[in-house]
Parts: sequence; structure tokens; C-alpha cells
Amino acid sequence: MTNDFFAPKLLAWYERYGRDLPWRHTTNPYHIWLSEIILQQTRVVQGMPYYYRFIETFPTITDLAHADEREVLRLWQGLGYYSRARNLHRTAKIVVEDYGGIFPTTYQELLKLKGIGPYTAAAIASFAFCEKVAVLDGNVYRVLSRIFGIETDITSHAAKAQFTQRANSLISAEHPDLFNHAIMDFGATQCVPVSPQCMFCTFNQVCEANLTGRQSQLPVKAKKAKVRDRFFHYIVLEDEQGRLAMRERTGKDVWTNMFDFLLIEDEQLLDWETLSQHASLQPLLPELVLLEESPVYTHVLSHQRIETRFWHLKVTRPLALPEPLHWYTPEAIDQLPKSVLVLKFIDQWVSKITD
DNA sequence: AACGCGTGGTG
DNA sequence: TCACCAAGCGT
Repeated sequence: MTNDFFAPKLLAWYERYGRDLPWRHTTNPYHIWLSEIILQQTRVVQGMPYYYRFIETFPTITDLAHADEREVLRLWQGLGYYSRARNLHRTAKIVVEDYGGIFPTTYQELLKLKGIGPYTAAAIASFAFCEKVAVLDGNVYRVLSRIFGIETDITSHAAKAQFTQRANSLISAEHPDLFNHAIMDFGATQCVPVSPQCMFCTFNQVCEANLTGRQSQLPVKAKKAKVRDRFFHYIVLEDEQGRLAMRERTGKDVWTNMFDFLLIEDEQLLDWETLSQHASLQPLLPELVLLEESPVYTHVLSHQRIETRFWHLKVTRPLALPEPLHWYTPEAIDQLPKSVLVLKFIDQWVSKITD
């Protein structure tokens, strides 16, 4: 199929079958930026409520810039990939402080901002400023690899260059914004990864994958590495006023700047006999009574599988906590950003104390 | 330049 | 149970 034929056909499909999504009714770069960050590696249904909550809580980028990172992370809680929230906040501050609150308007300028890579820069540039630059995301890889029968491994750098070129050679000059919305929507709803209904596809007479029955083989994608197994023992200290000892995570591990409990990690799950000999517990043990040993929670991330047991302990006398732990009331805990793993424990703990 | 970074849904 | 997927980015 010729290049000239592609865009009109795609746009005709979009006009009829495109989804009606809130961020498609605006050219406000702040709203578009926010939606694009939320939607990175995230389904529309999962991101939608977060989009509304952020717009409501931070109506302008200035409001976002003036917030505490903790508040931003708390609002992001449950969405995952939390560096997106940290970078969102950093970039909001930079735009407000260094750009006078005015979002950069070109692909090249947008690329300089933290958290904005090639995909997001193209999305904002085209949707907010109608720049003629093609987006390249998982949908676009899939659609182009199938229609044009491209067998390059899409995780490779060669593929990135090849598909970028191809997409930019196809993009509509009159409606680059609509074209980008359309090709992603087409991938998301028609040219789906598994069992696409090619019978009803507007491209089925020209699609290389359909014509040769290779839908399930395209796009070609290298296998991911196996996930790592980890074993967490969370020591949950509760004082006589019903407060819990929590700390902010630091470093480059998962859940940076989010809150959890005193953590003992090992190569395997340990029983209390062994766990209680751990050095970090020795100064505390004389003041502690073991209340409950939770079942094992298996928390699966894209790259790790974390088996966790929570050890709920009560302190019998006022206790000076070792840094960086601090006591938090249930109300304070609610305001802290927490991983879903920690949330699961907190939720059953709260339901227990409130009967 | 591979790898680390979440969560929830699906077949 | 498991592999794979969902609008990627930073290092």
C-alpha cells in the first residue's frame, strides 16, 4: 500500500470509531502532559480516575509546582512507576520557575524536560501545538509492523529508528494531532495484541500480517528477563497509642520516597526464631511483644516477585525509635504515599482496629 | 545500551 | 500458575 493512502484511511477510521477521551478535548499543554505521563505503560481505565483527581487537586501547573512531593506521590499512590510522579513534580517546578509557567512548545524543547522522552515530547508537541511529529509507542509499533510486515525486533535500537522514520513518512501534514490519536487508538481497540478481529479491519486488504496470517507473530519482540525473587520481613511496631513506626524509603530500590516499615530482607523467608536474632532488632526486643504474624503476601512487580510477611509487634514501654523510623497515627499514615503491598497490610490493620 | 522501575488484567 | 500486556523513561 502506498504511503499517501494510509493517513486518509486511518483518519476516516478514527472519525467513526475513535474513542471519546477527556484529554482529547483540550489543547492545554498541562492537561495533555499530565495525561501522557499517566498513560505511560498504563491502561486508560486505570489512569482515568487519576487524571481527574490531579486536575481537580492541581488545576494549574503552578498549583502542582507549589505542592509537596509527598502530596504528589500520595495522589499517584496505586498507579505504579512512581518516578513518573517525582519527575512530574520536578518538571512542574522547572516550568514554573525557569520558563515563567509557560510550557515549551516544540518537540526539541520538550525533550529536555525530566520525564518527557521521545514519545511524550511528540505527543505534547502534536496534541497541544499541532507540530508534525509522529508518536512512537507500543501501539504504533504493533500497527506498523503488522500492516507493513516489518520483522525487526521492536526492542532494538534499529527498530526505533526504522519505525520512527516510517511513522513520520505516514503522518498527515494537515492533521498530525488527529493522526497520532488515530494510530494509537487503532492499535488499542482494533489492532490489538491478541486475537485481533481482522475480519472487520479497514486495512485487512492491504495488511501484510493479515494477508500472510502472521498477526500473532508481529510485532517481533525479544523475551524479557526472568523476574527476581525477594523476601521481605516487615517489622510493624505499634505503640500504646496505636501509632505505627514507619520510614521513608530512599535509594534506588523500588518505591523510592514512599513509606514502609522496618524492613529485614533475606535470601528466604525466616521464622521468628531466626528473624528475632537479627542485629537491627536487638536494641528493641526487650520492649516488644509479638502480636501477630501475617500470612505471606506475594507481591508481583514487572521485574520482581516479593514474598512478604508482616510481623505485628506491640511496644510495652515508650520507645526511642532508631532513625529513620517515626511514629505515625492512623490519620497521618493515610496521608503518606505507600506501595500497594504496604496498603494491603494497612487496610486489614485499619479494618481490625475499627472492627 | 540493557536493565530497573508498578500495578492490574487477561487467556 | 504463568506469560504477557498497557499511550516509556532514566541511567
